[in-house]
Amino acid sequence: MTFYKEHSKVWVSVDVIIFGFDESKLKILIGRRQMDPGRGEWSLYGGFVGADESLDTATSRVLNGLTGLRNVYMQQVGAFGSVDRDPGERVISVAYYALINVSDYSEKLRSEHGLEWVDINHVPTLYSDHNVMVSMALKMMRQKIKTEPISFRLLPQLFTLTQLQRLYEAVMGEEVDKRNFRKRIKDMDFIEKTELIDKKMSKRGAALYRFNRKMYNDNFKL
Amino acid sequence: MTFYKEHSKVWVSVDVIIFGFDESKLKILIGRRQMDPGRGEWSLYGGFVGADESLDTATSRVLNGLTGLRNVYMQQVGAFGSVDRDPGERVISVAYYALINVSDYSEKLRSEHGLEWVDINHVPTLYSDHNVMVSMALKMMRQKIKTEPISFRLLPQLFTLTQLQRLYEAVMGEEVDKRNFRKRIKDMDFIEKTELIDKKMSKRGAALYRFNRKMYNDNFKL
DNA sequence: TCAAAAGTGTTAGATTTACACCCATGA
DNA sequence: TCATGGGTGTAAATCTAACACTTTTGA
Repeated sequence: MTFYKEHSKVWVSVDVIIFGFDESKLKILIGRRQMDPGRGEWSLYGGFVGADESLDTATSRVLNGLTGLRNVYMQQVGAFGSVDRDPGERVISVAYYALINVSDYSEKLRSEHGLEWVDINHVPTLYSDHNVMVSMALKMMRQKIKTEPISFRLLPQLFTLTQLQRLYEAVMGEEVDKRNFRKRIKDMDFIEKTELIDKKMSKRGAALYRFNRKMYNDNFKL
Repeated sequence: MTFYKEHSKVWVSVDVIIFGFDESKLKILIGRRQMDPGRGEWSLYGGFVGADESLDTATSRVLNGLTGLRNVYMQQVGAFGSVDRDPGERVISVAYYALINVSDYSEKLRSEHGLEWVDINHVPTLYSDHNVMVSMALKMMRQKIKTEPISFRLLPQLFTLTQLQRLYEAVMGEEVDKRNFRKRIKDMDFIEKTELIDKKMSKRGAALYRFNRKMYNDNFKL
């Protein structure tokens, strides 16, 4: 295939914005860069794309190595290709965001990798163009959450309506009216009330809800 | 930089979905592939990303080579990286869409490159994953046109409200009510009526409008 | 004179927003 | 008993959608 040979190859990496939700706050996982250039700077977690893996596969691999989780929800944010975005070599990077349930993620693994959860509203300066990736990811997630039930990726299987509302508010960055919010949820038949009561957050107790994926797929997915 | 060296490099290309609007139809530019593999198949136009150019620069270069135009409106669609998406070698491609005013594009250049305008609703089977790129591009453009004034990239500087409506309908793939549409346009102060009358389309003549970019940037852009 | 496209308002329905009080319980 | 979070409905305002006739003029 001599045609291809005339052109130059580049390194391609993936960088992942891992979102989690905890105590009413939307957070992302970042760590101190372990390698030069930029050693010690805050950075997204990433990895190079191997010759025999797709971009999605590479991202899954990176996520799995980091969290031990599989089938994590993820969406591509876009490709970042400024010539000098990486101070070392020419590297084109494809950003993804991923949503995980914080309690599925072992604290042990987190600290082994030297990762920290930081509030999306207080992300420090990150390596290279990673701050741009983060803000694009957030923008896309906001868009997505309006039309698809992705909240459930960030919550435990059972959750209260208050938790769901706090999550929505954290993603959108604005408060919403409790009654209007609950009215909207009532119209979504794929969010099911269970008989269970959560007593952790209040003395009275709050009904626990669950996302019925099958109902959603059968009746609501377009 | 030994660190990078452990990993493999890949070819990266850009592929462009060039949208144009003509005779009430939204179209894209495609051509017969001139090279193996896939010689003769319908394909998007693209090019490899050079060592010293960003993804945006590469796309601009490709667009300029094809149309002679500069400062063309373009947006990234995303990165496509299946291992076997290109039957020849491993190539990761970043898709962009671009909007051009058909009358700015010389027929001569078009035919020299062997390109054809095809109706977005009748795109033939394209090389590799190009059909997926096209449908993602359309989806993104639909989203964009709702919140940003990109229609003007597809229209001549002066246009009638009927043209603007036909364009909107072609992009959205559905008809809209004429009176409601015109009501909405009236609220957009950056779409200015001129004193000029177009007589090409009707005996009575239709008022020509113009997009006031400065007004938009100053007062409407967020 | 008539065909063809331009232009123009009103009303009903749907959606969205604002808003305040009682309930249950554990400490 | 009281502080805390859970739970509930209504009315006004805004936005969206439906709808039909008159105007101009070149052929």
